[in-house]
Amino acid sequence: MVATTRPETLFGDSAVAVHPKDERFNHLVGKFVELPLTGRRIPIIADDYVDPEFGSGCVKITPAHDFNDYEVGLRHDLPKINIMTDDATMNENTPEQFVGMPREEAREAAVAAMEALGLLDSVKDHRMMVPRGDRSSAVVEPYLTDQWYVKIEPLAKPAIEAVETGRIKFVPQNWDKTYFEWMRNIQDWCISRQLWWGHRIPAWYDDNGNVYVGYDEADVRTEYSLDDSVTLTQDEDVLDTWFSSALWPFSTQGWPEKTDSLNMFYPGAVLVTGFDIIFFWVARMIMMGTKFMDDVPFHEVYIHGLVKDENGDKMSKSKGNVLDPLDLIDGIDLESLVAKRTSSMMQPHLKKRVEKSTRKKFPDGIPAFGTDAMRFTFAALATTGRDIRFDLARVEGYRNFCNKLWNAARYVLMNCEDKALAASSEHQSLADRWIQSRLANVIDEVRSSMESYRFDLAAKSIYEFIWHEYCDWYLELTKPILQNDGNVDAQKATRHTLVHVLESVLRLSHPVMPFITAEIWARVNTLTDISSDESIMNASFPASDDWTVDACAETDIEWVKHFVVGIRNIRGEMDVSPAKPVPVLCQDATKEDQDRLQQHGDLLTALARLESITLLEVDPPPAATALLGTMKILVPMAGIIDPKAELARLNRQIEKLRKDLAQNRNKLGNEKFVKNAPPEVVEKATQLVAELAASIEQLEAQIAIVDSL
RNA sequence: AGGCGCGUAGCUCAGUGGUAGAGCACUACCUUGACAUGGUAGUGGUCGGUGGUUCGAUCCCACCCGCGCCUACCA
Repeated sequence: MVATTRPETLFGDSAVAVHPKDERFNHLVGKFVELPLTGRRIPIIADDYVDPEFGSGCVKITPAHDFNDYEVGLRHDLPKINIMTDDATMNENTPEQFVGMPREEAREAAVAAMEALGLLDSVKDHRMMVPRGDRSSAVVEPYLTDQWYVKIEPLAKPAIEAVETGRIKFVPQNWDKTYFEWMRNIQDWCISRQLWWGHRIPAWYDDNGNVYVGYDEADVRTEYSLDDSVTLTQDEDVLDTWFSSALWPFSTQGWPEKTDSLNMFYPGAVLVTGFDIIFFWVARMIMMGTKFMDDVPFHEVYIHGLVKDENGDKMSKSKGNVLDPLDLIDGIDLESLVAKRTSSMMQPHLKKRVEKSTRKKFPDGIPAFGTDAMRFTFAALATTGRDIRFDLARVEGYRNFCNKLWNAARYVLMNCEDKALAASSEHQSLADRWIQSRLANVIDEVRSSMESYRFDLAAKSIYEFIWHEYCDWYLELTKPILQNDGNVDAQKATRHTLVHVLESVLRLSHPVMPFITAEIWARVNTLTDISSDESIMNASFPASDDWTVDACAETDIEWVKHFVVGIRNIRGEMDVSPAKPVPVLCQDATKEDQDRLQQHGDLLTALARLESITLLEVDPPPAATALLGTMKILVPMAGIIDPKAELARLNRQIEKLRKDLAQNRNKLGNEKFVKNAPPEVVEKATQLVAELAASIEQLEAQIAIVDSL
């Protein structure tokens, strides 16, 4: 007894197989059974392929119509009996009454015929996956045909070695596993495709079925001395698209001629592609390259993620969830978007659903974000992950960033065009030295991120520097210098720094945001003394060596920032109007604090909007407090601050500090930690405990004062 | 079935063996002379679960749960 999901294939059966160790049946191996309805005798064979636990433990073998059975057939030298025509109807190898039946009909008829003979045991439901054609959804039947194959092993071996030896590197490196997995289990490559377009396979047949391969028919006739009396027909099939594509790295450069451009552009440096293409194209380019050019086609393969929609689904026309980059750049109204998404669908019945989800997701269509914002978004999203979930909110955020850069440039131009700039770095302010130091840092970051293909990190560094250092702090720090009738030398130096840092950061950002940087650079560049190029495209990428790292300036500015943030914090939380200048008292200032107060008082006054700064030598009045190291920054309450609110704020802060303190004390209390941890880590914890304890003490003292009111 | 990968703030994602980060969203206040596509401040997380290694794990290891992709197959 055998089981089958395709009864009609029994006409093509050429054996019944059992497992070699199956004691129920192994005495029958080598004997024959009669195949019903056909009168043929077929052998009982033993093969490991059979799962003795499944069904009856006996499997009918149909080599011409099943992939596994085909393999079994090869092992046992069984005949391959084709029972179907090209149209999947039964052919003359089936009993007369079945010939010409479509396979579905033949299936029912075969079952009925078996039943009539009393040979049907039972019919059971069985769930299984059935392969279907992509476009027609028709069930695909395995069917023997003659097709062309490429013997792959001799090609695969050197291609595997190219990656093993590091002549080709994947980035991220992990993808080499995917490559190896596929290449080491590779099977001969069927290159025949039954399509009406493509490169026809260059094989010709004569009337006797002899095959001739050549460049074209004339070549074949010459090569094989066939005169016009021999009719030649070219193979109907075309080459697999990846076969032609695999030749791309050199065929595009004039190969097989040894052209200059082939010499120059082969091998290439890097191939950029998606991981879904590793098998299709990357592997095949490597195989073809090592075969025909005797060298790898490229040295690095940068694999990026695939853009998915907001639900994490792959974008596809048939699903109607595609976003056209042009629509992000130029914007599109809802009706046009709906029309666009539903027009070229392969499955029209999904139209309504696509329309509905589009109207829901984009009720106002898509606003115009511009090319730079879109490019910046893709750079920022190019992480090492394999999915890129596209999120319009990100594009909007980076559109705003473009706007920020534009406005910063306006400020610089407004302050520097038609005004005197210093020619050198003399008279530079603390802020000037600081921003240049930070610029050196961001240039290093961006360069190393780019070199390792971490475009997300590069974008992040650029964003962080431009917005949160250059705009938030540096531009603000230049205002007190530029806007007061101050030192003319200092103003000239500041303008010099404003312009040159901007010019440099434009070049740094240009690969990601080409248009806005080019536009601004065209004007900013005329103010510099560095470059005379007409286009930013020809300017060199910034080098950090061109800028001075100034650790002192960095710590001084950190101090200034903490001071200012401390005051803003009090303002924000105590509801003090930003417009109201506040007096500030400084208690327990160290010598260094005092020096800095002296030197940078103007900056503090401007940025924190202070009425006055007073060094306190007597007991402080009730005040709101911020800590800067050991120094207390006090804003007297008198009329502007609510004691209750300040108490709540102090308690919140102190609670946080206490938690940290407990954690670190705990650590230091652990002998093993002190013994095993690196000394610098222990040292850091010790220092932290001291600082936290001191801060808590100071805040407690403040609480006591405020509480006593 | 095999291979690869993912799970971190409401959302989209960085990140590190040593006190958890960004953008967006959210809350409060602010049209101050580059910018309201903005500014200032703030809220928000037992880093999927359980064990193990370690002085210490979000990170390393094992197992589990959930999700995804690729390849092969399913008498």
